[in-house]
Amino acid sequence: MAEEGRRFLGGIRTRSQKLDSGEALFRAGDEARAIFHLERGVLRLGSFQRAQAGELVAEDALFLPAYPCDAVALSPSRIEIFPKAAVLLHLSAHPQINMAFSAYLAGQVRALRGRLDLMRLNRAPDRVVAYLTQLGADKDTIRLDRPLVAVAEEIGLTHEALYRALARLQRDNRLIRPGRGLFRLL
Amino acid sequence: MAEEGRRFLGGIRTRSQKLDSGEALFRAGDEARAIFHLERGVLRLGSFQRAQAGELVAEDALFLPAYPCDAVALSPSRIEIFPKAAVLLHLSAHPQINMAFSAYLAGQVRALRGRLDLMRLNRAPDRVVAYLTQLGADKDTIRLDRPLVAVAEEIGLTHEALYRALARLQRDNRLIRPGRGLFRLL
DNA sequence: CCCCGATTATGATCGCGATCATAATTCATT
DNA sequence: AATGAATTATGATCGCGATCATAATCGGGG
Repeated sequence: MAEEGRRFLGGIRTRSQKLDSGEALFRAGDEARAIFHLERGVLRLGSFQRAQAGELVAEDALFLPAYPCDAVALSPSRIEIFPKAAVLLHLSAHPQINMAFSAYLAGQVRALRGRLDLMRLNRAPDRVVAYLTQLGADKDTIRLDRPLVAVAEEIGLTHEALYRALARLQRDNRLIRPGRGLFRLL
Repeated sequence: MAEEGRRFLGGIRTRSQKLDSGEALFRAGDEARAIFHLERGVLRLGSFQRAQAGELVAEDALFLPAYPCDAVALSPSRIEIFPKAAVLLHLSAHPQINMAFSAYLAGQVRALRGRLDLMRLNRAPDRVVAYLTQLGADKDTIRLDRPLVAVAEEIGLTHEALYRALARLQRDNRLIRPGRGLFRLL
């Protein structure tokens, strides 16, 4: 969902780092000196939050003195390190980039609110329809690049429940699957 | 969750408007000319998103030409109107306010991610503990000002399920309720 | 081409949250 | 103080998603 965050940080000198599974990127209370772009892998933030590959990690630490929670790799991961001071300097020196950063964050807020409301739907078919609607918007046919197991994880269902929901939606003539990874709502 | 958004918009001339239940604030595709602060009531955004009193509404429309979805009042509501041009001018004229706006949005993202991960917990007691942990952080005793029915709604449970989860947590000696609206995790 | 893991299923059972019913307590309003 | 609404419960039943088991198909690497 947050794959685009990195482009606002274009001109900044970075270095990369690898994390083994279980290794900590930072701990709660550590002085916040950098934000991160998760290139590969999965992190656990705090006790149950998770960050996926492609996401910007700890962007709120830009505005905090210390990291508010632990960040631990759940799988072998690679991160790009953006020193906080450089990022803040970069943003304040370039108002239009700061504005773009705000725009990025506003988009994140919007997407997350949508995802949150999705999770309030208890019945699996409803949730699937809402998810496809969010993705598809106006388009009639929706293409999913990710495997369905990943989608299931994303919307808080087991993959079994997702398969069954898709099967049921097709039985009820509410969904057509024209091909692999293709979905059309009716 | 978003009660603080308004303070970044201090110096801007606004007007207020009342909405009857069912009345539209804007429709998808309408030119985005303003963002809003929901003072009272509840709005429905799109097909299932909801905005609560105190939230900033359509802040992402600052960076979009048109509103991406409908906004309809679900109950009699009052909104404060912030003209988009004035807000953008205000932000670009005051870099430190733009930075504060980014900080606000980053905090929103963080809170929403936390809430989202909360919703992945299927068992009600787990979700309740996670919710209290999020609120309480370090404090030992957590005070909830809202009624429990509102909390239940917030975390995607029925109030019955919430009451039962609280009762069970107390039975299992994982929670103490020292008084009305007070909770202490063990 | 073959093999093996990942993906895509489907079936059976179980647990738990949703739902409906009922009631005690608290709170607001007159 | 009285009264009605909202809040805080608790019980019974039901439906559906989670879990565990099993299998077909796809896809990539040797």
